[in-house]
Amino acid sequence: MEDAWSARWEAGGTYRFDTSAPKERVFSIDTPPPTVSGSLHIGHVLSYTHTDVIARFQRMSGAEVFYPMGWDDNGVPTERRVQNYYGVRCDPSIAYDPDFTPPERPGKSPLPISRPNFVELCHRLTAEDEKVFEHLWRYLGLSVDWTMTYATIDKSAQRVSQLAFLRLLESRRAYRAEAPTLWDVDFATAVSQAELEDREIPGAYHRVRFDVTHAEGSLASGVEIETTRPELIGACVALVANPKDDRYRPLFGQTVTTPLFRTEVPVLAHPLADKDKGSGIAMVCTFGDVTDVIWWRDLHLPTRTMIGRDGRIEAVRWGAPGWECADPPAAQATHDELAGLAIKAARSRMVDMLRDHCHLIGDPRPITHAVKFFEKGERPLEIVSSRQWFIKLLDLKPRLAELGHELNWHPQHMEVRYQSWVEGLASDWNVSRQRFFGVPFPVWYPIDEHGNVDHDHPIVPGDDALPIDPSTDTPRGFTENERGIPGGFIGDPDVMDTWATSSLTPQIAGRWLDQPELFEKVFPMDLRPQGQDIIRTWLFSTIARSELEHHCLPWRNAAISGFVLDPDRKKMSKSKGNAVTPLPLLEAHSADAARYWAANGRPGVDTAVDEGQVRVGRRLAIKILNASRFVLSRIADLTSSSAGTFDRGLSPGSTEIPAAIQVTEPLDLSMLAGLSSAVEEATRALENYDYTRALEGTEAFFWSFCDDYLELVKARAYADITDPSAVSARASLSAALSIMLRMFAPFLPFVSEEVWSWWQDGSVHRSRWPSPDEINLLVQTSKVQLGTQAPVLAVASDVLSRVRRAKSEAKQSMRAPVTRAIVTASPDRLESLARAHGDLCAAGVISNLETRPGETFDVLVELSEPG
RNA sequence: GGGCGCUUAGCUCAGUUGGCUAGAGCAGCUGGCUUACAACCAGCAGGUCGGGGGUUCGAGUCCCUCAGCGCCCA
Repeated sequence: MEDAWSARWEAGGTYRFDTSAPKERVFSIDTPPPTVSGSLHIGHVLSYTHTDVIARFQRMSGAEVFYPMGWDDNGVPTERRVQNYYGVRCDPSIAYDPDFTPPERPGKSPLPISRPNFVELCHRLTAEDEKVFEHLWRYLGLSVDWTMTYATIDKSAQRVSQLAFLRLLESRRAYRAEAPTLWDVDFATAVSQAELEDREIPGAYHRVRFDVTHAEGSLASGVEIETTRPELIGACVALVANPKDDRYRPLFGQTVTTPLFRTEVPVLAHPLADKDKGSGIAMVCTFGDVTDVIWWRDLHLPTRTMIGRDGRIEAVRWGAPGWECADPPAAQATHDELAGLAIKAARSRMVDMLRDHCHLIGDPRPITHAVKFFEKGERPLEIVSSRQWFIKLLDLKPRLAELGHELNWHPQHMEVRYQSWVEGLASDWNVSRQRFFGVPFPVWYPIDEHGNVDHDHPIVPGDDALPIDPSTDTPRGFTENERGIPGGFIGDPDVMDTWATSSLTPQIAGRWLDQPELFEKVFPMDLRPQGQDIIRTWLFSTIARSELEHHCLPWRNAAISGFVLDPDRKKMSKSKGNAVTPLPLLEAHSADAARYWAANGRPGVDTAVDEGQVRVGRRLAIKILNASRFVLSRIADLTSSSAGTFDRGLSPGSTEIPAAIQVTEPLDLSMLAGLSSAVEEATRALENYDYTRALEGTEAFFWSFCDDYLELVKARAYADITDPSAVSARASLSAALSIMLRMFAPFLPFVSEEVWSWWQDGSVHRSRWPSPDEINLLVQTSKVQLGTQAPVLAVASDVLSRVRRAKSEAKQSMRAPVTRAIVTASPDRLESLARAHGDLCAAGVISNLETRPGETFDVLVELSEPG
């Protein structure tokens, strides 16, 4: 069923966005582009189904839905996958080989290849991965317009990213600066604040004594600090203590001398120094952690960096400017012991040397402390000084907070995550990455006649030349053979952070540059659906970019989905090996069944994979097929044209119900009254993005429709069409089926379309979402207030249920005749019951139904003797 | 350390501004081939609403407090 209907929807353009629709009717969705090189997992089914339900509801409600699909393929995950898959490694110094073919299988050591060859492999592999994702999306029945697909690395996305960047450069929002940079030594790239995570790891406090340079009077001759990073003593530029700390107050303004290196550094006061941490006085190094950066900046300290980008201690010349000390040869000798060593080795060598020179007090004291990691990394981040591109954001914090407040969050409480992130912003956004598969910065730098690169006067291309790759394209006024030589130019080697590109998905998907008239229609978008884990990255950066470029929110609503948990309610992840692959589950139980499970996961709530729920969904779908088959067999003698009038969305002209089709029976009116409330409730819920409530209400109504109404109406449904009560039954069944199919359509698109196709023209997914008006129109000829009939079905069902219980307890068939039933109930209820007398007797096979007014509801059932 | 969310039947969860005897599905148990459906139907049973305190005529719901779980931020 999935493949057949997917093909028909595609052929029929069912979900095609109509670009001629007026802006007021457009509902636009900023779809999360999945990382195609990541694994498919069941979480995708969960969150993408949620969005699709909303999209389908909006489409049926008359909106023209802009629902594109994107692929996020640039960045580290793809590079890693290509490296492992083909067994290659990118080496930018190698020249392009046009005849390159990757090895059949990865060799023992990675094969170095040129950057263009590497990028080609990235494209080749992501193209394969995209197919797998697209197949799943189509199988799942996402109502995406597949003509509106984009990839975050495609030419159009590059053009958007590069132009947006150039505009920021022009307005001085983007700047390039030599600054302390969070650095992952394994990935060999800068990392932004948003990509950090804290991890508790073991470390040790080393108590180290510094000498006071000019000890006099009552001042102690030495001061002891505690540090977890003794290997950085050479990079120490100051000691800091809290200004309120009386122990160290006398030292403020004095200088101390670092052990072994004998460098004179000041003792300063800063409120961030914690009296209770270690000895209460800390060593400031350039740079050991992010607090060092703050101290360095606030206290205007000099820079003495000694960790290289490879994570090893760099060689330095002690005694040279910036490296002054009391005894340069001795300092040099100490440093030479460390130079070239990796952090851990350097640390233990340093500890030995400190101990040898009696600067280490006691043994290192093991502790566990929080250390910053790149979220994808395996070793603690280092902070190196390097030249990077930044986007200035810190001055926008109040405005960004305000925008977050203007956004409608679903659920609302997710906003605090955004706000606390904005409040905590401590640095501008570092957007450059020293990687290969990403959008290049569209700038070159001139090289002066001495061969020095002039970073302060970048050369930029014209807007119409974009996208460009500065490593292969030549700036205007230069020729390619001037690349890299004095008097020539050099391209910026970096690529943009993946979030720097994906923060522009509204502009990319909406074709900001290629189709400005389309963009005008879809932007700002209506909905951003996304995971809670990327609020501080994707959601935040998209708002920031929209503010910088358009000075408004990029969307009106953000729907934040929860995590998917494994059946034991543990968070699902590849590394734990508990990830569930979606396709087999879908194939086993049907896409509708999987969607049913997904739609039962409420907005923002973590949801466990529950095969039982999937099976319930399958049962519901089958029930819909069966009940529809029954209804259609009963209404066959209504003319097909009359039946069609129940869907006014398909034939907008038919605002009148043919006189021949009249709903007159109280039971039918009562069922329609219930249906009317169900429609109202589902509509309200879906308008508020509460798809789960809408599904629950629809499902509950449908189930009681099957259990009670269908049984009660059966006799009249089989009666001859010449009887008005039989017409009433058929008209009601027909209307109810039409409406319920449309209510299920956003959730179970395949089964509802299948049934729809048996008796209606066109797609149910382009039909009109039902409204109470539709039901009012149907019953208006009966001249009865629907509300007054509401209790009839409820009372009849209650009595029928008691009759069934009696039969069940007597272990008799439901067809067993009831010789006499006596109902005790309030006069009101008895009055309602009287109006369903015939239906109830027929359904319960009751030959004699008596009623008695009374306080408490009761039904006395007399069965004939079995046998 | 600060914040957000959760805690209701064996399991998964509803329960709206406080208001009928706290609901549903699944699992369980007992029956039934009934002219849409045995891939089904009917019925039954199952709860001290995490603990404690308070407000109220009335608290699963509001307030305080404690505990456990999950997440976010530092």
